[in-house]
Amino acid sequence: MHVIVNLYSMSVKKQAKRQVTLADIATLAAVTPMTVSRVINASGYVRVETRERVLRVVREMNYRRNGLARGLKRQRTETIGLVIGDIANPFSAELSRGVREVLEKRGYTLFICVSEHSAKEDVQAFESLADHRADGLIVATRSCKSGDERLRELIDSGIPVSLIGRDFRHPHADLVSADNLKGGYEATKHLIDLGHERIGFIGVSLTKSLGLRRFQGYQEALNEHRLTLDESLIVGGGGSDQMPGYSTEEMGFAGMTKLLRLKKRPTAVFARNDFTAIGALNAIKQAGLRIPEDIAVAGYDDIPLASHVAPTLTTVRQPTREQGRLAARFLLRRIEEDRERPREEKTFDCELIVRQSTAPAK
Amino acid sequence: MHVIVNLYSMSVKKQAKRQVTLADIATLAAVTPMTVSRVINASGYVRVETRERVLRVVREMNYRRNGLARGLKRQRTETIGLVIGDIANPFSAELSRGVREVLEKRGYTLFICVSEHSAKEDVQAFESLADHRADGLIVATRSCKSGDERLRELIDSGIPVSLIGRDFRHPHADLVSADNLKGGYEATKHLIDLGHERIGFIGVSLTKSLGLRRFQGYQEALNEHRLTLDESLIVGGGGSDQMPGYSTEEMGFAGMTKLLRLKKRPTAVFARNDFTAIGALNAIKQAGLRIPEDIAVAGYDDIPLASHVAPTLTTVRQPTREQGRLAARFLLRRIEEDRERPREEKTFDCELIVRQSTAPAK
DNA sequence: GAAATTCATGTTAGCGATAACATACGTGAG
DNA sequence: CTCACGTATGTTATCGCTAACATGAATTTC
Repeated sequence: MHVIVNLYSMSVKKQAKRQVTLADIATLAAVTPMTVSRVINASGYVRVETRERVLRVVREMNYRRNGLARGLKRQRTETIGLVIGDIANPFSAELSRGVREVLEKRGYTLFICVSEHSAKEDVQAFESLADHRADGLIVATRSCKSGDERLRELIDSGIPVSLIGRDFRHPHADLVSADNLKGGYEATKHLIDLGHERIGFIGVSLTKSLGLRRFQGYQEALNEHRLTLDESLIVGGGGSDQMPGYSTEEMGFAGMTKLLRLKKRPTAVFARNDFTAIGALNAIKQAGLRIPEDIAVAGYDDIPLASHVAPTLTTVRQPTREQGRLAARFLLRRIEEDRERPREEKTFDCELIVRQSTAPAK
Repeated sequence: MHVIVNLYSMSVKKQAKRQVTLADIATLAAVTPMTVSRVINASGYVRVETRERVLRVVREMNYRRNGLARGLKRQRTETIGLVIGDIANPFSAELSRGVREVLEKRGYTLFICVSEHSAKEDVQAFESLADHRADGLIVATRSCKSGDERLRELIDSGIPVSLIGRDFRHPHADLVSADNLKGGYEATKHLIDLGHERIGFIGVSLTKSLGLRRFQGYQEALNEHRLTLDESLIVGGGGSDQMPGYSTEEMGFAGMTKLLRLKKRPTAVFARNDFTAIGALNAIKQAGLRIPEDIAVAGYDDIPLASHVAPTLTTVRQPTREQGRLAARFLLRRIEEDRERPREEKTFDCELIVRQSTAPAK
C-alpha cells in the first residue's frame, strides 16, 4: 500500500573495504578475541609475551577498534556533544576550549555541532548527537521553542545535559551562565555616570529578541536613573532568522549609521557585542566624528580584538572559559556519579572593562 | 603477570536508564522489529494502518533509533568529520559552512573536531573520528609530521579523506586549496608597484614555518623585483607549538612594534592574516604614525572585519566557502561512487582586494 | 483458473565488541 | 597432599539494528 524505496542505497557503487576486526587480530596472534580485547583495553590479566605478540599484530595490521560495536555493547561511547550557534564567535571558541580542557583529561572526545542560529538545525544537532549515543550534551545555543521542546524530551529520556547561558530550565539539566543582566546594567550605568542621557542600543529588535538579558540590564539602568527609553535609539537585530554571526559588524555599522541620521542623535551607544560595537566605531569614524568625544561606545564580551582597535573598546567581560569548564564538570558528574541529581545552577559575575571608547559627555 | 585494572568503570555509580528499542516498539505495536525498522526508515512495504500504529507508539515512547547499532549493521553512519585547527578563525567558520551546505542536502551529519593547532590533538581527532566510523574525513589543519603519518595510514586502510589547504598528498585523498603562493605574490607585488622597497612580513619565524605559501609568494615577488630579503624585516610567528589562534592580533601588534623600533623601518608590511594585520594597524596608530601615508599594510583572508576597520584593509580573498563545498563534494563522490578513484586536485585563485590601508610610498 | 506479480509481513543471522562466567594451571598455605 | 587463591586464558550470550531470504495473501495476467 505504501511503497517507499530507499533510492540512496542504490547509488552506492563500491563497498568500503572490510576493516580489520578483533577476530582477525585474534586469529593472527593465535588467541581469542577476548584476549585481544583485554590487551587493547588494558584490562584483566594478560601474559607479557602474549600482550606483546598481540600488540605487534595490532600494529602490523593497523587495527582500529570499532567504536560502534564497542559503544553498543558497553552502552557508553565516551563522547560528548557540544552544540553552539556560531562557530566564528570568539565566545564559542573560548567556551569550547574550556569544555575540552576538562573532557580531555577524563578521556572523553568532544564533537561539535553548529546550528548557525537556526532553530531547525538546533533540533537536528540534538537529534544527531542523541542518535549517535553521545554520553552527554552541552548546549550553548540560544533558546527557541522547538529546541527547548526537543531538549526536554531528550533530558526526560535520560540523556545528561549541561546548558550554557540558555534560557531554559529542567529539573535534571545543569545550568551555567553569566549575569548578563547585571553586565548590561553596569555598562549602561557607566555611561549614565559619565553624564550621558541619550544612550542608544544596537543589536536588538523591539519586536523580537527582547529576551536578551544584557538589553534588559540596559533598560533597568535607564529606568533606575529616570531616563526614558527612546525607541528610536534602539536599532538593529532585524532581518531573518538566518543571520550568520559574522555579519554583526555589518549590523553595528548599519545600526550606527541609522542612529547618526537622527535629528537628536545619542551621545553614547551600547552594542550587543564587541563585533557590533566595532562596526559602530567604524560608522562613527566614517561620519567624521570622534570617539569618545562626540559619541561614546561600549561593547560586550571583551573579545581579543577589543583591546586592539582604535580607540580601545570599553566592554563587559564574562568568564567564558570558566563557563565551559564548569559546564563540562557538571556534565561529567551527572554522567559518572548520579544521573538523577537535582539541577545545579551557577551564574558567573561579569566585569566592566573601561577603555578609551567611553568618556564623559560634553 | 600484568594486572591492569580499569579504574574508570568502578567510578560509574548509576547506570543510564535503558533506552527504548525497536523491539519495545514492536511489542507495543504488535508487529516484528523488522516492520518497525521499515517504518522508521521508510523502506519496503508497510500497510498505512500499520505504519500509523507504529508511528504512534514511536512518538508515545519518544523512541530514538540507536545509531551505533544501525551503523554497525549497515557499515555506514552517514556522518562526516571535519578537523580544523582553530575554531575562532573566520576562515574555519566559512569553510564549515560550505561543507555543511553540501552535506546537509545529502543527509549527512557533520561533527567538528578542533585540534587547537597541536600535532597531538590533530592525530587524536583523526583517531576519534575513525574509531567512531565516520564515513569520511575532511581535514583542514596545517600539515605536521605525526598527523601526516597517521593520515596516510587511515587513508591506506580505506577511509575516504578530503584535504583542504593541507600540504600533504596521497593517491587516494582529494585536495582542495587556494593558490596562496600567488596570493602572497600579488599582495607583495602590489606593494612593490606602489613604490615600496622595504617591505616587512609579520607572522612567520625564519626557523620554522617556512612552508607557509603566502610567505613564499612574498619572497618570490621580492626576488623577481631584485629586492633583497632583509631578515630583520621578518618578524613574529615565534613562541610555542601551542599558540592559540586568537592571539594573532597580539602577534601582529608585537611584531609591528618590533619593526617600528628598527633604525631603518619598513614603509610597508604584509601580514600573514587579517587579524595579524589589524594588530599591526593598531601598533602603528599607537606609535602616532599614519596608515597608509607612513606605513602601508596588507593582510590576508578578507575576514568580514577587514572592511570594517579604519582604515579599511587591503587584503587577499580566497574563495573559502567554495573550498568547503568542493571538499565535501569530492568526499561524497569518493564515498558513494568510487572509493579507489585517483586523487583529484583543485586550486582556487585568490583575489587581491585593494582598500585604504595601502598607498604609494612617499 | 493456474501462474506470475505485487503487497505485507515474518524469520534468521550477524555487524564487532565485551561482560560475565567458566576453565585450567601454577603456587604457597596449612 | 589438598585447598585456596592468583594468573591466564577461553566460551557464551548479548548490545540494537537491518540485509537477505522466506512466507503467505491479494491481485493481476494470459
